[in-house]
Amino acid sequence: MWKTGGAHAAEAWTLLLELLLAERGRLPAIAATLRLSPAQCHVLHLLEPGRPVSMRRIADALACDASNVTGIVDRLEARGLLQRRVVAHDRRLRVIVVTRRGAAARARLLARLAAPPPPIARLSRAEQRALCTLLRRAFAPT
Amino acid sequence: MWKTGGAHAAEAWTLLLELLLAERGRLPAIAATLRLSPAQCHVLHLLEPGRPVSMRRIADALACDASNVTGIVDRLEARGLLQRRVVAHDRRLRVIVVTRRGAAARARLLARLAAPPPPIARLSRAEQRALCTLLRRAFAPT
DNA sequence: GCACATGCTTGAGGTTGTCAAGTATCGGCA
DNA sequence: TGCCGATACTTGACAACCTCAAGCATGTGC
Repeated sequence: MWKTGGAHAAEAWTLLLELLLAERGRLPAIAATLRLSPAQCHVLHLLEPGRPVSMRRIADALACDASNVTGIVDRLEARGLLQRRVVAHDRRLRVIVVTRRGAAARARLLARLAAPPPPIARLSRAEQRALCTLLRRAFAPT
Repeated sequence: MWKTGGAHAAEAWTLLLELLLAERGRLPAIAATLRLSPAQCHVLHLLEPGRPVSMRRIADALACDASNVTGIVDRLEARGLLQRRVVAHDRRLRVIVVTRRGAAARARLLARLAAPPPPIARLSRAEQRALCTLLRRAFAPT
């Protein structure tokens, strides 16, 4: 006990893990309503409209092999949700951009993901605000 | 805005989702050190030693089809980490219990999962304690 | 006893994930 | 200039996960 982050850090993270595992089924379920797979949703989530991203960066974000991204992008491109493009300064790169249809699908996806699960929704308004503040601090660069 | 849980609930959940997606690679990585897959880890996580669980309940917890559980349990059983058993009162059921080896693997798994990711570890001790309190409240039955 | 529901398994088919190998391009260096 | 190693992506082989439909064994209600 009382190691790196202290016992409270470990307990907080463990509770968050429980939340994650309990909500594990939500992403596939939401994905299914959009006829997407979880991985495809993750890629779409990354692709802010108008902000091209290389496949290398996508593979890093998904924490998986680059060869994997090829297939996922293949299927999304076949459905007209995104496009591969080449950039002049480095012809090895394939840069990915969402199409208009892709952006619409992404917006629907984000809207459905935003609905908080019961444990969060159950908190009082003040507690929710406190949780927000804490999480913003956790992500702040310092 | 200001719908079901309030705007703060949605923002808090969105921040948590970011954390989840960012930490998405951790479970596979930890799983790999134990030569397990993420789904196998999830099953092991459920199986408190001495507490048999039916495959039906496992499928519900994983939010997936029952036929899926058959394969996952097959592989874990083949490695001696758990056992199928039948119970007298309902011979349709297959009840799963971890073996001694399975319990040891589970303990290692839980220990590695407990290490909090950077955003949580970065919080001050007081903030971590506050986060803990909030999350405990979120999971409390009311 | 019969119809129906439930728990599990099997098989087909698609997606995700790994690894190894191959192609194209870039950058540095003689 | 020309070569060499690194980098970005693709392809192919294979394992795991996941869903659906079908089938078998067992329980439950009429």
